[in-house]
Amino acid sequence: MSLKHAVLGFLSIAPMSGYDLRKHMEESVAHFWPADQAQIYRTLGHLAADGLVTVTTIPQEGKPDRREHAITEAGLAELDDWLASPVEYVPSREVFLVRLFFVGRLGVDRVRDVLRERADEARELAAVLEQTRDASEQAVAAAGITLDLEMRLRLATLANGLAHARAELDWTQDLLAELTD
Amino acid sequence: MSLKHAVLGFLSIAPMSGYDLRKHMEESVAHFWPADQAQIYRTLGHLAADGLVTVTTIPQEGKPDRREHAITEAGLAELDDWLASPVEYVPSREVFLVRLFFVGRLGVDRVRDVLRERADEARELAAVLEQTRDASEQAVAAAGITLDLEMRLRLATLANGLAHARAELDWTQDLLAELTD
DNA sequence: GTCACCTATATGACAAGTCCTCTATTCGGC
DNA sequence: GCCGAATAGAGGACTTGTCATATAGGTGAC
Repeated sequence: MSLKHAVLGFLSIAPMSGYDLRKHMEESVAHFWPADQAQIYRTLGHLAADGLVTVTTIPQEGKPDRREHAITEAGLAELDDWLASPVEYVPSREVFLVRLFFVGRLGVDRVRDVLRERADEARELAAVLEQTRDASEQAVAAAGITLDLEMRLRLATLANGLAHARAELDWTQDLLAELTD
Repeated sequence: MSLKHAVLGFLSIAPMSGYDLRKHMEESVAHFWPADQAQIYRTLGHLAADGLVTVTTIPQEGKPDRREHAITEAGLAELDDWLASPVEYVPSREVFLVRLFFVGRLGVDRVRDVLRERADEARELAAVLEQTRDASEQAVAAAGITLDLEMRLRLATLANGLAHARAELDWTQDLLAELTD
C-alpha cells in the first residue's frame, strides 16, 4: 500500500490535519493516486496507532477542532526506508483494455465508437494536465523561485501523466486508422 | 469491477472451468488485468448465484472433477450491456509516481537510481510485450488464419501496453537527462 | 430567509483484491 | 523412491478502497 507513504510524505513537509491532507492530495497527487477522504482518516488513525505520527487537537473558533498530525522520527525513518527500497513494477489495471478485448462481439461500429470515446478522454486528460503544468510553471516563474529538485520531480509527475495521455491518444488514433482498412 | 466482465467475456467464447479461466487470463489479459485465482473462483460463484452462468460438474479419471461454467442468455445480455455502456476514464494508481514525488528528500543520487531502476523495468516490460506480440503474429501467420476483428483488438491490447512502456521509458530518459544539468 | 457550500472529523457497510493454506491425484525427472 | 509440477477447487484472514451518512457552525448568493 502506498497511501500510507503518500501521507507520511506530505507530513514530512509540514504537520497537517486530515482535511488539509485531503486538499493537498487532491491538487497534487490525485491524478496518479486518488485518495478517498474516509481512507485518509483511517490511514492517519493507523499511523498514529503505530507511532509514526503524533496528533494534537487545536481548538478553533467557529470551526470544528483541527486534529493536526505531525510525523515522528519513526515516521520519517519509515518513509525513508520506503523511498530507499527497490523499485518494483506494479501492473496497473486498465478496464478499458478489458472492454476492448471483448467489444469485437458488438461489431466494428461499436469498436470505433469506443475508441473515439477513449480518444476524447485521453485528449481531455492531456489538456487538463497541460494546463496544471503550465499554471504551476508560471506560478514558480512569477514567484521568482529557483526550481529545486523536489519541485522538478513534482512537475515531472505531471509530465508523466501527459506522456501517457498522449501515448494513449496516439495508440487510439493508430488503431482507428488500422480499422478503416 | 471488471473481473466479472472479463470472466463473462471469456465464457462468451467457450465454457470453461475456473482453472481454464485462470490459465487463459494469465496468458492474454494478465498484463492489464492480473487476476488472482481465489478471486476468479469467487467471481464464478457470484455469477452462478446471479444466474449469469451455469455450472456442470464433469467427472474425470485421475484428475479432480471439472466444474465447467457456461454463460447464460442473461450473462450474455449483461456482457453486452457493459460493452455498450459509455466508456469512462478510470485513473490508474501509479505507486512509482508517489515515490518520485517524495524521493527528492534522499538526494539527487537516489533520484537518479530510482529513475534508472524504473527505466530498466520499462525496457524489460517492453521487451516481453514485443516478444508476445511477435509470437502471436507469427502463430497467426503460420496457421494462415485471416486476422478477424477480435484478433486484431487482442493484439491491439499488447500494442497498448507496448506504447505505454515506451512512453514511460522515454519519460525516464528525458528526466534523467534534465537532472544532469 | 433559506439553500448550498466550506470547514472538520468520523463511522458503518460493503466490494474488490491479495496472500496463504488445504485437499487429492497423476506424471515425469533424477 | 522422492520431489515437484500440473490439474482442479475452496476457504479464511486481511488490506484497500468506495459510498453513504452524520454532526455542526459559518459564510455567501439570490
